[in-house]
Amino acid sequence: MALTRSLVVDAAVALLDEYGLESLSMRRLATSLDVQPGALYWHVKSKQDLLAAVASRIISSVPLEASTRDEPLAAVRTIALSFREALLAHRNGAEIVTLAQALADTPLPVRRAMHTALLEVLEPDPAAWTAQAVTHYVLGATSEQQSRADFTRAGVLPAGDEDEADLPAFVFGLDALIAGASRTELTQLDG
Amino acid sequence: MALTRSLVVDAAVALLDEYGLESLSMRRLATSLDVQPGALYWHVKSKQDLLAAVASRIISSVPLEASTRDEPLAAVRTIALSFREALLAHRNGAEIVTLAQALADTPLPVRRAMHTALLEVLEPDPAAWTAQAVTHYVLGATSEQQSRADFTRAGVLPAGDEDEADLPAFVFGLDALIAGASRTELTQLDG
DNA sequence: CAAAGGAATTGAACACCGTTCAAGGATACG
DNA sequence: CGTATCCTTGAACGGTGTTCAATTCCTTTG
Repeated sequence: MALTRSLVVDAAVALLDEYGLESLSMRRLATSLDVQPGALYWHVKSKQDLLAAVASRIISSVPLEASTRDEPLAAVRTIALSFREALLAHRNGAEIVTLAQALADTPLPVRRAMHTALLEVLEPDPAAWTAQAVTHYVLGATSEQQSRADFTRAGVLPAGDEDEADLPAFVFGLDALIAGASRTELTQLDG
Repeated sequence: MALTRSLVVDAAVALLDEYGLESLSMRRLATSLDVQPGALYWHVKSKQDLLAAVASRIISSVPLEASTRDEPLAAVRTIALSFREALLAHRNGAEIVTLAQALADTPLPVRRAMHTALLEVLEPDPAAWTAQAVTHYVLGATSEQQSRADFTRAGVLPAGDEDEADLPAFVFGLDALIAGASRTELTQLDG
């Protein structure tokens, strides 16, 4: 079967979900595709390139346009929740996206979408800062949840509650951030 | 001169500041100490252990008790700002502390201090969640700033403004988070 | 002072890793 | 058939973290 960049990414995601990021090496990936390691480099420039493609795949399921008709703050909230969901759908998802984002020269689509929405209710600087803050918050909170999940898998931590036990804490921080960033508007709504 | 765990950490921090985290290998560290790689393992259990010690050293300068007499929300703000300052004082500081925190089974002292302060003005759950959210926010925002600094150093990004150009954005997000969390009646966004 | 014994270090190896590249095979086109 | 392009192999290069028997160093004793 003809090897393809898309197939390489597929196999990488599969390996990731089964064995985790720390076991995702180019050699193991090659083995899982019944191919020599060098062959991968025809379809992928480097391991960083591969991880960027994996990250892009992971967040590709976040709907960015659907919330356009919503009220901007609600749209940001919806995007952030979908973002988290997409990260949780794959082992070490948050870590990979954080890594890829750090090495990329362009902001995440998720962040740009939130930025755009926020420009309708905030001045340019606060809009940009809020989008940035929410992005950091989602990645940080989800990273910790997943690294704790890794520990649990390894038996270092006792098997805890189900997957969505962290949702209340996440929603609390998210709403605090959004409400705080737009406190002028919300105060108007209150009074 | 007798090698010591503390000396090993000293040398690691020095190597880190000069060449960055990705160049910090056990072999280079050994070379910088005029010692064979194996010798390090007498003083350090593993590289993870070493990085945890480095992380602990990096955040050791954050004053946690000084703000105890302040108003709790102001204390959290002060701690977060000092936390960021400590991370910025060393190259890849935020990345290292993030890594160490993810692998540790105990929360960061910084987070515990904020939690304690918040218990005076918030219910237990919101207090814990806010401390967690602020910690994630500081680490995420500072990580991005430092990874951008790494790019600039490498010439990938144009040499930008000075070190504190990111302070306004950081303070905005921090204050938004604290203000939003401390006004729980404002946090019910959806409706 | 000498011997003993624990503390610390060496030197070599093991099993990996990402990446490169000449050489060869496969495949499609003229 | 020949040729040119795409793709893969096989092998190597220079690294990495880590382990461990053997050896040295240093201190505490007899």
